[in-house]
Amino acid sequence: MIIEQQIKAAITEALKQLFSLSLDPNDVLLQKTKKEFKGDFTLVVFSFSKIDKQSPEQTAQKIGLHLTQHNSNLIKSFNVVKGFLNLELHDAVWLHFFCEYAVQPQYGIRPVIINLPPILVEFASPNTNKPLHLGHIRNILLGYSISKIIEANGTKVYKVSITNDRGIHICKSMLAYQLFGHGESPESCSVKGDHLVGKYYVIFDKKYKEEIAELIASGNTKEEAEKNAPIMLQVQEMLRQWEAGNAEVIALWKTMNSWVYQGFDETYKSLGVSFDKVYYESETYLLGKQKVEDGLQKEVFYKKEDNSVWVDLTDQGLDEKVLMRGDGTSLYITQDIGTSITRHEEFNFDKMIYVVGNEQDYHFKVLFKILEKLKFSWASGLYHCSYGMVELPEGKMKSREGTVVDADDLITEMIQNARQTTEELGKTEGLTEVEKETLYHTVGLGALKYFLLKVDPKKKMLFNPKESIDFQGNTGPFIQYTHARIKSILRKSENLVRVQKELTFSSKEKELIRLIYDFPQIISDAANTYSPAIVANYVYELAKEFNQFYHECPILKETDVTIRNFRLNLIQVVAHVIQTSMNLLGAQVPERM
RNA sequence: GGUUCCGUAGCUCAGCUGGAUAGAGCAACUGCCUUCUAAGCAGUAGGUCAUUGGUUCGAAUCCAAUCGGAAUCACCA
Repeated sequence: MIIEQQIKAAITEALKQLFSLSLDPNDVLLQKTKKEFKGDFTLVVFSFSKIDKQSPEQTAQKIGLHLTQHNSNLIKSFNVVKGFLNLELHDAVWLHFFCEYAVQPQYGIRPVIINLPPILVEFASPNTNKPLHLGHIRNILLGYSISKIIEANGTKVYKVSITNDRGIHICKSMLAYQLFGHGESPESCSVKGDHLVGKYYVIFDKKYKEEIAELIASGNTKEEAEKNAPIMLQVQEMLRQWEAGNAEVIALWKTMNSWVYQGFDETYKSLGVSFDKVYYESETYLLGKQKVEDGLQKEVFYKKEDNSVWVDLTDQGLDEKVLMRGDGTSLYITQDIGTSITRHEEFNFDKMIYVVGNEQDYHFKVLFKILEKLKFSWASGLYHCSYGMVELPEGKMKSREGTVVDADDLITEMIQNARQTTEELGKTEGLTEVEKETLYHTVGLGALKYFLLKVDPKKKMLFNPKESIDFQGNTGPFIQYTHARIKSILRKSENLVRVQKELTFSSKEKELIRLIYDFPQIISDAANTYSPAIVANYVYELAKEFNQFYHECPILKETDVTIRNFRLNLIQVVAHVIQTSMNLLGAQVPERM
């Protein structure tokens, strides 16, 4: 940023003097010079050559000459290829940047401005009737990483989640447990709580299907069978009992939910994520209903003959949407209205970002329009961060059909793979048992997190369970390994001395500094586009560049003390940027591996 | 059917606010460990950027149409 601003200012001045063109320096389009060409930054001059009424080459020559003459302390030389003016800076310019900015302990991270309203990021948002799967992992890692990135960009973030802990789907597990559970518990059968509850959700579905088949066999139509299956009638009755506050049902609900929460907490812990506040649908849905009633009073909404409440969004290019059933019970969207209002009251946020899959694009469009219609000024600060589904080779994951990749299983497998690879490579020497376990966890989870975060969130992604996630190439462990390599060198080196002397760079050193220079911009781009993938691709690039440098340039063996000292300083900054980037992805980096 | 999103190497993905010869990784093949960690580095091979047209000095990138795929349009969540 710093360097580009200087160049842009110089270019603006040159354009003014040469062509009497007054331009805001921020409007100057300056790009990094591609590797194949000589130079640091490139100005594309086609648009100026039109004003100049000369060929692009001639115009570029003219600007280049002017720039070098008037900014000899900044620009060393220039060259022209077609309409591209490549500017080469003095090494001293880069060295100055390095010594003044890059070596700072908080390089790239903007301090959080405390007085500004915060941003809320909602993610995870599970149902309490089944364990988490790979889709949730993508959601959770995205949400967590986006939170970190936004905060690194200078705004306070609160991570929040909504737990969908009520409704007919929750009752299904409860009923099946009541009927077939024989009082077993996570402790009695040594099963993680969320998996135990999930088991009964599956049992319900199986039983339900059996009953439907029986009813159809005895002459009912499919619709009749689905409606009148005894277990379905029972579960509907249970939901009514729940809403009526039946003590026995509530007690069972609380017990089973607490099992699930324990299970979720374990999974969150393995993933290394946490929340500032968790909301429960059972606590917010009533407020939602109340707000719908309010909207009805204000005639923002209307009632149909059957008493159901609707909103008309046809003027917005959307449809009519039902907000409350005829019997006064609430729907998914009712709860979301209530939750958003509660959150604004509590946090007075400036923006709230919902990290939710793209299958709910329509839902959020509708939700935001409704809140606008209710005249909440903060509604304009709501944003749906819509991400693509994780698909398996055979298509979408479906809980009921058992085609899901279980979160806990996958985490365990990743750690196991990390263990196996580490042992095969013989890298466990000198580590205590605890250090080994920590390393396997760091590497396994690093691979998983990087794998899921390196792709553009908006795009759907493919996961093939038969192919394990790589530890080589463009992967988390590759980046972690690069970090460990640097740390190993630094451990063996003498104490670092601040770089003072002037020196000239090798091309690899220069390339590393240029990449380090990009870091703050990367964070700000990632924050503005809600895309951890930008950080992931950047840190891969940096690690790759370091490894090339490592093979070309000796560090500890460099005999020139000035150069050795500079290289040590350089790789320390590289290690720090790698660590900071990986932390923004929610991943750790080991000291050795 | 309406709306939205997607289509880049055998596979998984970058690049997309228009810029130079379209990049990585995996898989395949070839080299490099008595030298700072080979989870690495160097190299070979692999492309009609879905198709057609338009805008432009310049299009993978913008626009239109077509083909192919996905999501959604529930008194489910």
